[in-house]
Amino acid sequence: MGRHSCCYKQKLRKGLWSPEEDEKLLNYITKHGHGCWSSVPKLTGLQRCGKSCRLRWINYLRPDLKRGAFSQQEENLIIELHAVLGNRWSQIAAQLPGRTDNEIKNLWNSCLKKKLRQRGIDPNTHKPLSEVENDKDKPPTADKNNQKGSVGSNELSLAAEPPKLKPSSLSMPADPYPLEVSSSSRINNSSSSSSNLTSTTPTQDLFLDRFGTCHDNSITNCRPSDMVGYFPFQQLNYGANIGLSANPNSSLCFIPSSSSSQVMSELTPPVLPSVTSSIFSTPTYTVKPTVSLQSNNPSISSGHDIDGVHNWEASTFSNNGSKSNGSNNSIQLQNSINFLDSNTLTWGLAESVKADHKDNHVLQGQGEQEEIKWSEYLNTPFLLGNPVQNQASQSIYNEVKPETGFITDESSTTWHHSQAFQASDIYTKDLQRFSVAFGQTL
DNA sequence: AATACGAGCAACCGCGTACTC
DNA sequence: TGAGTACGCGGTTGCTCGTAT
Repeated sequence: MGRHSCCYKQKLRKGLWSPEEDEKLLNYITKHGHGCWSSVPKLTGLQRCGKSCRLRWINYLRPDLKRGAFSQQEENLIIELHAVLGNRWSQIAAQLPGRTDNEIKNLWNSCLKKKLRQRGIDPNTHKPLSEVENDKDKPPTADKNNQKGSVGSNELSLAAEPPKLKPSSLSMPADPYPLEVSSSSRINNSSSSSSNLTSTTPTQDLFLDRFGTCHDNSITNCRPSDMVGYFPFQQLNYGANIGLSANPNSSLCFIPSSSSSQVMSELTPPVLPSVTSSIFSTPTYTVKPTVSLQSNNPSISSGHDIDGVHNWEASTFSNNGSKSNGSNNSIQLQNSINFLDSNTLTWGLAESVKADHKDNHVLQGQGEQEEIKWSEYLNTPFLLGNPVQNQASQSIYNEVKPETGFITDESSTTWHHSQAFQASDIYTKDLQRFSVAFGQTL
């Protein structure tokens, strides 16, 4: 394990960046992209280490950054995501386009923790403080591996915390499911995508692996936040929306990772920390992926409306900037249900991608798009699916993000009902508990 | 007006891991 | 295969600014 070589270099400036430095860095990256960060200081003439340049760009200079205070919706989302992801700030940030992990981390440490405590909620476990106090009295049974040094308390309990998103490290037996989950070919294979995904014992990881997709090699300068879709966890709503009218729409997410195809996606309502494990332990589902994501940036272009809701399509770019076209270069956002907020979807498109791919607006050929069919999924008892499910979901979603376009057309995901009921039962209990705890919005 | 204190934020540090040779 | 390198992440530090005393 090496240390960033630039850390050892002398005569490097530290501390706050001057406007001149900012300008140099901004100009350079705008023109050339950052390329290798370690060479950026030399090329720009900055007396900074590459690491510092990178940080400055990511946290401050990136043009897609959203400025200003966090909205209530954003705060709620952060809390919800934290309940599921723990202190994985980058993954949380990936769900909030325009926000950086650092920003979110700061917000959490300075504000949100406090707010939660004021409401009697333990910010570490997201359980009522009284419950946490009780737990403290019990002998410790928590997985120590889940605790990361002194800050482990910030991590969720084992049950709450999804395992590290490393397919290779799954404790699962060999994947019995037809869908290829290797990082390089998980989704990009059109043939595999055309077949149903069937799972009998998916872990959360497997859910994540199956439904989210951002491939490491597809975009070179791609931060997680560069290619990500929204992931509204209405089910874990700390506000007034708690209820079993779980929004099936909200359960799928995709959190592409920067380097290892870590993919986050959720296929279900049960994202409540304390129930995720149990719920993910058994359900069977079938998915026919068919989702398109579109936006107004080079890789995610705005698409047509369906039923009055904006449709989105995702594009994929290869390393050299060319648009991925089909089977070999993977599809970034396919297989991801889309609940992208059309207004806030200012993907942190990698600068070079932005610069280099003005011509690339739509991804692969239409025929190669994978599709997720969700209607069956929406109609499962687990999700309280029914003909008005879409309506309900939409309304729930609108409460949170009125401007959001969300579609779940042509779905065909199925859960095995008994398992879904089982999960639903657990889910209901936890929702009751959470409803008490979070009776009002923060 | 001066000082103390706390909150918020930007940046740094150290570690883990992917990548390259 | 192992060492070196680069990147990304999360925790921590320290500075700035606003407010209270």
